[in-house]
Amino acid sequence: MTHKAAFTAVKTVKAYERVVEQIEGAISTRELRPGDRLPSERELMLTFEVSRSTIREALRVLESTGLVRSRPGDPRGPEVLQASPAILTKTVNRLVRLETIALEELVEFRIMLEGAACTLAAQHRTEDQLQTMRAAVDAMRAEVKHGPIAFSRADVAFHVSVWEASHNQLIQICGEAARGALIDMVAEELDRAPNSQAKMELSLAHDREILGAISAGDGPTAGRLARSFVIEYYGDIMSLKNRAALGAADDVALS
Amino acid sequence: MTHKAAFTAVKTVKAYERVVEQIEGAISTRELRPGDRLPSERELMLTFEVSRSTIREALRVLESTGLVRSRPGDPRGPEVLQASPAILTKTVNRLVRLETIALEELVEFRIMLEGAACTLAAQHRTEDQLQTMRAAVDAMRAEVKHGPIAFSRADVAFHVSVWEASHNQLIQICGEAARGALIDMVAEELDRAPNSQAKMELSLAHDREILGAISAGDGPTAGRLARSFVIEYYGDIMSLKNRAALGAADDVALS
DNA sequence: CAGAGTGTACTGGTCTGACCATATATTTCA
DNA sequence: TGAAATATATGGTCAGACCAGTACACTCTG
Repeated sequence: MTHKAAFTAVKTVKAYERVVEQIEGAISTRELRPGDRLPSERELMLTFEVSRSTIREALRVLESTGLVRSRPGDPRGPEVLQASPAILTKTVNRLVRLETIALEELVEFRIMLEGAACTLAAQHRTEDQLQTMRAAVDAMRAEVKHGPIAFSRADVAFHVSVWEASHNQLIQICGEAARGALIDMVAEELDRAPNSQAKMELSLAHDREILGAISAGDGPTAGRLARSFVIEYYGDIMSLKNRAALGAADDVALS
Repeated sequence: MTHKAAFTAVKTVKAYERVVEQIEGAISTRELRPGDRLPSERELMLTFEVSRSTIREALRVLESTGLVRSRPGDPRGPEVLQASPAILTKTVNRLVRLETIALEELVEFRIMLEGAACTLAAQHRTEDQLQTMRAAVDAMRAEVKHGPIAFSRADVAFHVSVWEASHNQLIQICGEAARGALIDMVAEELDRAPNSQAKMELSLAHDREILGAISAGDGPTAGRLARSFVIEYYGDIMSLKNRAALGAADDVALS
């Protein structure tokens, strides 16, 4: 070797990727803001000096990441969108469903998220959100007489209001994904042993307890209650071994 | 109106979207598994009866979501990929950068995941995994003298081994995503105040403590230690207000 | 002058067909 | 048997074309 220049690995960068990078960069530096319009595809191919196919492929990946939206016929060009966690939801959902995940892992994940959400909700909830949660619990009580399906819908609404009150979108998104996947996995078990009157009353009482702790601003208690209730709820349909492990974890192990 | 047929909203579905749906569906039903090869673009245009541009646009969005990868010249066709947290990291990253998700949310998320991972690792670790973790800590000690970059690489390796020992893929994936996004966000702050010798020694001591608790099977302690160390680590670069809130949460609130 | 209807120019979606560099598989050769 | 040359199909890119639809300006009408 006659020189010591610091060579670096070379990777072929595809044309459409460089287009994506530039537009994505302009968006992340606020050069392009939500509501702004991109030039039309035919203009873009002139400024980037590539063919329209390349421009289109770039726009497709930008669109799939939720950064822009193209509508046919709109003379104003593709629109720059407001960033939204919706795309994250989709990704997390796919991940949860795609990965081969044991039921117990999913339950652990859910326990952890539910606990954290309740803890944070106790710390961060606003008065308005407290009202919403109270209303959700009242709705649950009203739905007890309308059967398990209506009741569990109201139950979900309560949990969603708690997640919102946690002011943590990541926990909210992952929590919803975990809940959805979990319900899919245990749907048959739930069908076989649907929520009885007694079970509904129990859930209601539990949620009331949680609400009390959140209302009092007692995060640790809210979290502990939430975890133990989730464990109790899914305990029936998990193997005895897992029941034991998670049960022991109830008050301390997952703290 | 002469009939009451239940009409439903009609949306034009673009051709490439239907291609995406079908391939995505095949992947999510395990009909296509990681490592499998898709037919070549020219074959796909025959089976879907669309043009190659349409196929390519579909492949671009599948590629941008991390489901497949196309390599030029490979006669075996596009490869179906294993789901990875990388895409999650990127998405979270962008959302934080665009201020759709607050940095403190990300830190809270990380705290929760790290704590849960350590707690579960203490319960579920095998002897082999314990060995791996011990080796990782030893490697950290050895890397102290090789500077911050080498050290933090070893630090990451230790955390990865803990995540693996938790036997929970969801926590592992989300943990990696959160860590990756967080590091990207605070990279500049870290550059400004790189890990000093003292800081490295401190991290090493912390990880040793955690390893001790995991080794002893003491989940609660492992979790509590992990949470407080993460808080300590990121406390400097967070606002005072958040520091206070999370600091108070240290031993109890996030439990 | 205001509002309803009409045109029209340009947009995005799709298609066809072509060229290139490259990764793999096959064949050839030593 | 092993290495080198070749063949082949692949993905990346390009050019040019057509169509259905939207937004906007322009009518025409009252």
